[in-house]
Amino acid sequence: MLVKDRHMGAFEELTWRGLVQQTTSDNLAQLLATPTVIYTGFDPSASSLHAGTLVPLMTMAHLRRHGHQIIALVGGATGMIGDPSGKTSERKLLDAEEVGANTRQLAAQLATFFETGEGPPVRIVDNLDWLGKLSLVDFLRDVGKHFAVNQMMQRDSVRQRFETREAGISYTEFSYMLLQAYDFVELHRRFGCRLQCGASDQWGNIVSGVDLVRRLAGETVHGFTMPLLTNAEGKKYGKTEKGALFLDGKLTSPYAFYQFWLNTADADVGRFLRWFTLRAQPEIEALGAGAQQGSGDRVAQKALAADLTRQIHGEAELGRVLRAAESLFGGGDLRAVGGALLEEALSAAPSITVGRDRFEGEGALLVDLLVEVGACPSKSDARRQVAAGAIAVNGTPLASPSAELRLAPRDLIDDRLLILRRGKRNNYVVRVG
RNA sequence: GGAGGGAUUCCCGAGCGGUCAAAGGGAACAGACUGUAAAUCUGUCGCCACUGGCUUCGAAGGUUCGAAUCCUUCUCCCUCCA
Repeated sequence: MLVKDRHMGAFEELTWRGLVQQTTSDNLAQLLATPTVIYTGFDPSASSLHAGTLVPLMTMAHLRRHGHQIIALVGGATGMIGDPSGKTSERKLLDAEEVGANTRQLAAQLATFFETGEGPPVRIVDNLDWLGKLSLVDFLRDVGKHFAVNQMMQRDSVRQRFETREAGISYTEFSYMLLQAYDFVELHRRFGCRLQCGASDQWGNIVSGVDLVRRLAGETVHGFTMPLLTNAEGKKYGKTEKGALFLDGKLTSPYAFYQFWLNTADADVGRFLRWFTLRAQPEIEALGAGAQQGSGDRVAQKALAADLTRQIHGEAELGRVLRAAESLFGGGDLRAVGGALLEEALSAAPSITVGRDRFEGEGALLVDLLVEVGACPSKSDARRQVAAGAIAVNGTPLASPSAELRLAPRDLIDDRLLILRRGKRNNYVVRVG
């Protein structure tokens, strides 16, 4: 029934969305015409999913809507080994505790992500459940025997490391692809999984898995890869000043998350709408066309940011984020907005708490506050920024930019809050306590 | 083992006794324009008690009224010949 009301087949839709890079078969459309068990893996090298993992996440969401059974695998075991794919040097091993903690957090995140949405329930598995129990001797006999070292060395991920002498590759990482290949075998055996997908650097691992299933189970299964998250310049995307854009609201605030996608370049927004939203083709094409023509209203970016924020952080959080953006970018005096909403809107902004006495007497020197709150690296810089008119106090640009400006109690919002802004969108909060 | 070349402010890279906090480019930040975009233009870009002062040019000494610039030693890099 889910399939019936789509005018596109699952594979056709993924192709249109630009989520298919390489496939192990030309017949994926046929495979995906009937409900299929599909898996993709997530590496617990960090405690949270991030922007890059939105590509596989949303691909799964799209497939699920077509009625496919999704398995999201967390690499509790493989995370202990380290995937050499796409890495130019040996990774330092995370300790078991850290991998374990990350694995639990990712599993919880995945569960939340797939809690809502159309389609069959999603199964979340940890490959430590089976890889952890394997005996080395059995593994080498049953799995290792099917891998020719000659072939393994041809794989991109490994070859690169052989060619660069300094980097090298340890036996541990060299073995990685066997483990991932074995995952496919296990998921095929347990759940009848017939399709694996992953980011484009996973191609070698996926092919190994397809191969191994054929050898061990005598069945033909398939795989495909998705593009990496890059911007129009082909650069790896999803970095904020503070590092990766995480899906965990504690690591990247919902506000920062929304703002990140809102600032998507016109050249990228059409592609991201196709990847990351469930909107239908005509709508996406209309939005993308608007952005291409430079319509200026950024409807496309707003739609993208809203859909993603809702998907990851929920409707309520999206509402807060929108109100925050409105109050901060609406212009005008922030005193009118009121302290409560501002505190909420700026919950992720850098902040400090200073004593009330600072404002008494001759007042607190603006330049000092700018440095203390982290808006400027030094007082010299703070003076320059003030002189350049880059600093706004409580949303109002300084009437007479003077580096000697002092702030008195009457400048405080609700008698307890001061909002400093550098440039257009860097906000800092000074609380008086 | 021998012979040379180099190490400059976030990066690249000029400077080679005073006019050097140090050209130029990139990055970054801000202003204008705009759409909280891109491009473009403009400005800033060591620190502070900021019309002045202080600390920087691999490290430590030295020469000199004065050194990023000259000398000595040390550390590290690179090239060529063995």
